[in-house]
Amino acid sequence: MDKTLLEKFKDTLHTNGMKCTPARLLIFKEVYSSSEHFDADEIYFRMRREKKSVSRATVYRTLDLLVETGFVSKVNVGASQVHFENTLAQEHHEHLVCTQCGKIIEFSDKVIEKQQNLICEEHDFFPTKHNLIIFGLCDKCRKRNN
Amino acid sequence: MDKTLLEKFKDTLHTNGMKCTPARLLIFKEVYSSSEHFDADEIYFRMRREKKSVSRATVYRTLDLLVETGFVSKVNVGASQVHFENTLAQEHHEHLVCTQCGKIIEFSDKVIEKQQNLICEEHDFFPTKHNLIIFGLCDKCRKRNN
DNA sequence: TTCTAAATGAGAATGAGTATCAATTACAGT
DNA sequence: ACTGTAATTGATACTCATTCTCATTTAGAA
Repeated sequence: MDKTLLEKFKDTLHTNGMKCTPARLLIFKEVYSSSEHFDADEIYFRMRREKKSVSRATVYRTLDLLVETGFVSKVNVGASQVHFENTLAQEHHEHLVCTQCGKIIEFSDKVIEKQQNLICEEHDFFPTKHNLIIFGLCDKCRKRNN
Repeated sequence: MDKTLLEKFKDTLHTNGMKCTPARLLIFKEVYSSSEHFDADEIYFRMRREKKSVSRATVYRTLDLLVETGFVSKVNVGASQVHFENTLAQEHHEHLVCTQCGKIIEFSDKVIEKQQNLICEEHDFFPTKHNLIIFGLCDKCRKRNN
């Protein structure tokens, strides 16, 4: 994980008058240790396994903090838990979710984005974020089913 | 509420070997008493107030049944509870959700639908349903904030 | 080093939804 | 109409993800 990024996180903590604690740094590193989606408990258990335990409450609290400071964003993939992803070099994207095997395909599309803006204008609506999920069957599952 | 619709529901129960019970009929009528979004507990409490109590469990079970039989559909508006709407004359639509006042604006758009299909083709993905929410501020809230 | 507000951990509490199970009931078959 | 029985119901216990509480610890300013 990038050195500067961690420094940036520390700076953010400082400038927001938040304490730079071991728990926060560990969670931050864990979150940036891969680019996959994750949920709070995944982080919690991964850290226990690696003998870097922090309490579940702290994981939840720190993830909220990371979302507020923009280092992590929430991802809606229709699951019962909240999913997250780090924002490392990630453009905004949408998801195709296979309802059979759970596979998630990311995509982004200019035409849709543009059309959304048009629609918002029509409704005098100022968009701040959006969320598009398409559920269905991936190629493999479709073939498997015939 | 339309007489024929209730009959259609009764038929559906019959043809699926399900019993036509007072609880089911009451819930059905409640669900079709307005065209607004609702969640399970709203129905439960509305029915209590109207002295047409059924148990919470039955409300949940019957809503599932109504979703399965197509009389009701689930609506994702980013809430923590599952939201529903009856399918009376409703075309599929998406939502603009005001994060300040909670106002929900419905819209549908051919361009977006078409583009989604293109994207699915590109990914060899067979779409079954989709869900688009745009969060932001409605005209009133934007003006209120200056 | 000391002080204090912020952060943490452990576990209780919450909220939405599901499961359990004994009691009730719709309705098919007589 | 009456009976038998499987489906349904209601009450309530339970689950799961998340949030809250609060006593204890600690980062970091003074």
